Amino acid sequence: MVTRIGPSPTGFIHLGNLYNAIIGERLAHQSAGVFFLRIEDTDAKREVPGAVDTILSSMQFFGIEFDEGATGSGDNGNYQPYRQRQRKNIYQAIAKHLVQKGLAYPCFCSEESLNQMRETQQKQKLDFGYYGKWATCRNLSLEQIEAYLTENKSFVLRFRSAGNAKNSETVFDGIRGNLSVQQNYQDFILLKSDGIPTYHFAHVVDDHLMRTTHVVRGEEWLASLPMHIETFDALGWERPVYCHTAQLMKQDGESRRKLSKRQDPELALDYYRAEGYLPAVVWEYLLTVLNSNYEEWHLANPQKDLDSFPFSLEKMSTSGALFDIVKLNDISKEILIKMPAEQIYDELVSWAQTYNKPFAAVLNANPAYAIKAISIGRSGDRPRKDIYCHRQAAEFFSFYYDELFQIEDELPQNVNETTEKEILQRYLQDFDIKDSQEQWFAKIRVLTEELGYAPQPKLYKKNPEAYRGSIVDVSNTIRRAITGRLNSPDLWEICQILGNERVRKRVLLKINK
RNA sequence: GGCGCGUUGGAGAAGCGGCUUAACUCACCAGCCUUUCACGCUGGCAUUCAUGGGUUCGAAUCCCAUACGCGUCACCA
Repeated sequence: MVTRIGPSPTGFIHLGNLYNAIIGERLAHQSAGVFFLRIEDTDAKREVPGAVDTILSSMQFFGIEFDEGATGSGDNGNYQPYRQRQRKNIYQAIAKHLVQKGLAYPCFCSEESLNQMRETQQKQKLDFGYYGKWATCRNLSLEQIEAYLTENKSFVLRFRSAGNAKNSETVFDGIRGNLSVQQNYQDFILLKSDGIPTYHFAHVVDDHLMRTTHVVRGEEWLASLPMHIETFDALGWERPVYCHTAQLMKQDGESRRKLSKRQDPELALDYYRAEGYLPAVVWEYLLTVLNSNYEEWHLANPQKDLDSFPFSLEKMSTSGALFDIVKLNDISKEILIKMPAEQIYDELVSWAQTYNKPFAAVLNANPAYAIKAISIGRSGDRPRKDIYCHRQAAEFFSFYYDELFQIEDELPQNVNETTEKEILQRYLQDFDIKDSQEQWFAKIRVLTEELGYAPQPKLYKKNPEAYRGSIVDVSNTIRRAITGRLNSPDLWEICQILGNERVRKRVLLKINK
């Protein structure tokens, strides 16, 4: 199979781009085919400088590898160039051929007259567009055309459609199966007045010339499919297999809608880089959405690489999936927990260097300390799955550093500020950094009972009247004083890492507050 | 408004006419484990597949209609 992606260099590259890229990449490379990158820059107005680099670096970041196409240093492959504006002559040559065959004609209609036409059509509840009697330039005589041309009037080149709205045909879609498609009857634009093709024409020409076998694109293109197939047929070219993917959606109150650039930061691929998600996480999440049997396969083959999963078009859903960041986070936790602490440290540092400088500084100041801190609770059969992205990890590990430490959570249920002081005073009094974990905890248990708290949560649950609270409240009060939170890895280990002085300082701080 | 696509639990979904008392994963809830929070384990979570008809001995699965959602109708892609 030969597949491709054709992003526009608008500076914004999103999840949908990656989504389709993964499909194309899998399809091509699973079949020992070719996957290439074409830059669809036919709309110069929307082009943003440096956007091609953004596309390249995003795709590279997510491990999408192209066999041919645009690269940072020119184009690479058999069907160059891969940037549409540079292919102007090719489109024009094909267009000329269509004109000669009577399948295309120049149209001199002005923007105003087209707008007027649309208004009338709307009023009369007719189909919009340039067709039938509305296609006023369709039957211009050669003399008229010549006259306009000598006047230097600007024009576009339109396709002369032979289709009829009443006819429809069945087209096979790689994802959706047989589709019933209404025939195209619109004389749509092939070449814009600047001589650059529209998407519709560029797609047909390029994908034919570049030997694309499978066109993977979003379902928003379904509506223009009739134009594309009519163009392929008119040119006598073989149609590719179209694969129209479903859109990623987002729950918005009662209804769901397409992910939107303005409202949903998670649409942008940059978001995942900035948040510090590993590329493999996004890949894997997208794969679960694309082929939901991936999860089962992964469970059955935990040691196998993503690439050996047999991806299939037939397994793809035709309805738009809701984007689920919670699920993505879960996948991320699973991946991160399998990673050695040293590697997490490296990833964290390289992320923090651009996205969280203060954290990078603190990390770099003492790598051994950071790795020890990261390591707590990660070993053994039942490791903690605390972190899912670098941004969150930076927050999670912040209490190990005095310059970042702060109290975040409220006091536990059965503790007020007075009892907090009581607990902490007793804790500090008994605290000895040299205590073993057992000794350390035995002291907490004694303290708990002396202050009228239940030494076991069960006891308190059974008889809440008899106690002020349970050991849960006591240990969480201590935990909060030292880590700022009610949820942390093992407290004793944390104390060992922080050291006697800092533990005492933090506890004292709460006592004297 | 025309045309097209879609509709299985809170989410992703499996299912493709009898093996389904609708799989699996996430979420949620409960219990257990645990000094705590987590992690882990066990169990619960759709008598029902948008609704209404029909075909059939038998339907989530096939057909028709309705409803709802989404997309599209640019010299944007």
